[in-house]
Amino acid sequence: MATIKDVAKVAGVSVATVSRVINKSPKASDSSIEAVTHAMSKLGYRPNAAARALVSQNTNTIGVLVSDVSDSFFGTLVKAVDSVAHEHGKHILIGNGYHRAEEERNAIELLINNRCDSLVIHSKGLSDEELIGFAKEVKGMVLINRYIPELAERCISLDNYQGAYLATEYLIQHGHTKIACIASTHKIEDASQRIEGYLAALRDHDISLPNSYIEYGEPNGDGGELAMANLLTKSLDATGIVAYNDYMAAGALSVLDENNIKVPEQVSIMGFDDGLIARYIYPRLSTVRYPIQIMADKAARLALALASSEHADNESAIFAPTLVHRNSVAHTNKR
Amino acid sequence: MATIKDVAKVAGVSVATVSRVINKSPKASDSSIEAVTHAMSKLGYRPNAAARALVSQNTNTIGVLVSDVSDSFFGTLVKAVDSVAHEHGKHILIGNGYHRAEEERNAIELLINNRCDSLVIHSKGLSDEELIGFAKEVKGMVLINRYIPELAERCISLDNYQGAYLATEYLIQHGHTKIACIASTHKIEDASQRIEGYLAALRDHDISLPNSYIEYGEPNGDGGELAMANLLTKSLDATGIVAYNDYMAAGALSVLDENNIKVPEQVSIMGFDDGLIARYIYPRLSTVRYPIQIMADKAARLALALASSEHADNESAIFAPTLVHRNSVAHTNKR
DNA sequence: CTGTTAGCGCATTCAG
DNA sequence: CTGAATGCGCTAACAG
Repeated sequence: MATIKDVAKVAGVSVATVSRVINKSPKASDSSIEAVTHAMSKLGYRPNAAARALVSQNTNTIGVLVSDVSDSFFGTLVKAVDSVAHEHGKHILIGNGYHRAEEERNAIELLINNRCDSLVIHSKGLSDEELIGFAKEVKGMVLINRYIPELAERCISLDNYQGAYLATEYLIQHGHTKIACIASTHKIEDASQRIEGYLAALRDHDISLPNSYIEYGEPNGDGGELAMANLLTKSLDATGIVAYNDYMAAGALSVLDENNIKVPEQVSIMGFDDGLIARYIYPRLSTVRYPIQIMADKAARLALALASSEHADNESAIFAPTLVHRNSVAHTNKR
Repeated sequence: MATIKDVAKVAGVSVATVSRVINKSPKASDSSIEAVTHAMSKLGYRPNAAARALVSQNTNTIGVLVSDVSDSFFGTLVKAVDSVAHEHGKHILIGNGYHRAEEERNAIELLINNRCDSLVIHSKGLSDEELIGFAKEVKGMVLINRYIPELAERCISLDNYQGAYLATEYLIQHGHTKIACIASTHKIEDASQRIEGYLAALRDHDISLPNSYIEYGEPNGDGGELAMANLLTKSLDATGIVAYNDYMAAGALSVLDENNIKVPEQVSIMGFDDGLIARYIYPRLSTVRYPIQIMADKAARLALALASSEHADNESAIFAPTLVHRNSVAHTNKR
């Protein structure tokens, strides 16, 4: 592969001049610009990104860590960061953590080794301490979808508690009192916070329900099916269900369907995330909107600002979820 | 940020020794290993990836170009490539083309500038010529979801014609004769090939239909809605529909629902791709499976083999789509 | 087993 | 406006 030297030779100038025209330096004569341009295309010259990064101490790269790019939630996140990067003439480097601490650590280290200017990190596997360590190392690192008090101004998170509270209250407002909760078995704050929100809404409306109204499963379709089946087995007579996320709601829906239980006529159900599938499920799923795109955009800008040591005052770090009304919730006639 | 020199100084050894322990060279004494390891962690040393790449002329990176990571189809593709990369101790660099030629070109150039060993390219915007040019430049480049005769052994593609043929024939086998086609307006081979497949199946079964049975739209939910509405307007009395992809099918479904037309009782519909939403749509969508994961896996391995100049005989470059039976197709009672 | 040294490809002084 | 020279951080001979 041709190097800058080859180009210089062919163009009959020095490497310095070639470098100048590559970087559009104003001090380059038209004649040399032409000679160099011609030589470059003749040789099929490609500036070596590694060499440039090495000498300029700057990669123009934003690093992003997600759990799994193939999940559309993260796809949306990545795209939002990419947009911001693009806007700033930068590009992104993506790391996948696959929900495993070890992988997350490796991915973050990869991003750091590649000298990303800024980092947008979605980590659920690493401890607060470890993350704080990384944050100390990289000024431009921000956490998304996680809140660590010590890193408060570098966290962009969602009020999960509030989201579950809203969903539950929405059901209550539709006359439901026997409201089950399909929760996630994952040991992350989101899971517990959403349960807290559910319980708080119940409490605030003087509804008291036994623990058996909470059923756990993996946060995906299968987990939702299993949880719903278990709920049915207990014959709790629940008329409303608050699911951990849309996938679990979808799973629950299919079990309900198999059992000839009509939604929303007999049972109402709320999802969480307002992901892609929410609008395709039948009935169209009423859910809680997780504004991941806006959050990712904000995170990327914050990371950039932090990296360039601007004073980035991050005010609204904790985003508020909102209700999305569709067709899976109706007034109950039972009492 | 600490460099290898700093580590050497602190550990009281030479940079060569530090390099040896970093790269786990066998010729390094236990004592120096310990000293260096200690110094590294004390300084929080991070090997500079750019410097390594520069000197070793190797980035251990597979470049991937997709249209849009946030689309789960591409998410699946990327994940498959990432798995292969991981398996080989490599990682991936992702470029987004967003369906625009200019962006695709920039992204590929970025990947080349970053000296990716291998490239898995999904391009619909660039001309054959341009792609051939890039291929000449990069030995380890393979195209996915596209077939260019001159690059035959470096293309991993799907037989779109066959897919549409199967879908159409499937409907015919269910007694349908008035079969409409919801096609894509995008000017890519997939679009025309699928129409060809549809027409061929009709022809082979002695069914002749006017052109008005083909309606075009953007290949997404909205496009599907529009196309379906147009089809209805023409009162063609079609009992079967072959859609360009699952999203268009979903859009069509919602229009059908709005018009109180039951699927599959009154109208049967086939999707294409078997993407995430296919199993969530109501009724669950019968569709054509696009084995993108397997194809991407194959593409990544081929790219790797090509890059290391192994003789990679790529036999089954053109993959065959298969039918996925779900609930959106039924026998027709109309004749 | 270890240290010295020469580049990898490029941007950037500093003289001219 | 241009060229020669220096070094970014690291690996890989090479000589000890």
